[in-house]
Amino acid sequence: MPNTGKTESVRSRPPEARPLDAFDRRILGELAADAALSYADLGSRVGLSAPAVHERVKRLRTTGRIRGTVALLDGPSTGKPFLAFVHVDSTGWGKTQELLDLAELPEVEEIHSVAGDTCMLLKVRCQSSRALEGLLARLYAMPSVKATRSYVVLSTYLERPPQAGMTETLETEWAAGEADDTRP
Amino acid sequence: MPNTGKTESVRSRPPEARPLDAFDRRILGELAADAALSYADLGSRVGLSAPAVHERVKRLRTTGRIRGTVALLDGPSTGKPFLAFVHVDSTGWGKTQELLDLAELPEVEEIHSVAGDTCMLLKVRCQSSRALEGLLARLYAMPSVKATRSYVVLSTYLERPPQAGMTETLETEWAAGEADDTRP
DNA sequence: CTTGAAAGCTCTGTAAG
DNA sequence: CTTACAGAGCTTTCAAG
Repeated sequence: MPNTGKTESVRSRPPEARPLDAFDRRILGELAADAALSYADLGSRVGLSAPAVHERVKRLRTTGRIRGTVALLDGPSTGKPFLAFVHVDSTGWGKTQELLDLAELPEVEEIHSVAGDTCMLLKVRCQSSRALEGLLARLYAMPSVKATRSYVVLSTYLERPPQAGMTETLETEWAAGEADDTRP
Repeated sequence: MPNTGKTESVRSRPPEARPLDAFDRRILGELAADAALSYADLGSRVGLSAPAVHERVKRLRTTGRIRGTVALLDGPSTGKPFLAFVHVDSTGWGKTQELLDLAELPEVEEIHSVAGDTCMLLKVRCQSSRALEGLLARLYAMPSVKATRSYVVLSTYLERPPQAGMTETLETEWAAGEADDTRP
């Protein structure tokens, strides 16, 4: 996790999006799994030298492919054992700004607009059901909010950041099983 | 993001869960926002010396509070622009093992069991709608799966890892506004 | 892209207050 | 907890092939 050296003046917006090759994808995959890797180790894993891999990682950062490196916190043990997904139905379509203001709350981790029988989808991690109640109160205070449906998480079996990789499991699987797909 | 020094043989399971104080919380908050911080910088931010903060971070790692440090990848630009939440209704309650096997797929990022009008909630990020089709096909191949509802994400306005911090915004807010809560 | 080498910063541990 | 010192390691950069 720690930093080293002195070149750390990156963190910009994507200047141009050049296509990434196989090396870049492998680098992204390794770094997405563990960012606390030395460039020497990373290079040996992807089959490149340390200077080369360093150059690529620097470019991946400046081009925005890598948005940052963060520490993964264990939710339950850090005082926020209460996880919930909240579906929000709202009237009108322009009053979403109010919802976006919820991003200020540290308890709100995700805000998406979705297609389906609801408009917005929120992911909230907080300390207690009382905090969720507070969020709902804030939601219903918005005139455009018509209804909400909350899905309180009972158990989390898997939760991980986006997996980078060349493994297109689902697409290939589906294509392969298309011929002999027999549903019981 | 690179590593340094030599002490990197951590990554165990929580031996004991000691309560974390204000310093620990501030450290977790900083590291959750940016894990590529030097211990010197981190110490100055939380008001501790470098050796002290290093000792605390090491303890937070071994106790499982910090599960790891990963690179945040920009989903859309890394070839997986298709994000969806899938609700799964299943009959019976013991056949969830089949669903847990989905964790093998890199496209599946989250698996929760929830309370509400559905049993399981999946978060899936893949390359195309075809890949989502593949997942649904695999779901419906399970005898216990009764129905699914998919919520395809149109726009993501916020998506970030768990925020550690002392800011209990929602609870305090709700408690404060309880007296003069007037809904329009 | 590679190897090799020099320089710099950080980490890591030890010691003492 | 703090400051201070010293050893080790990795990064970072430059050179040349």
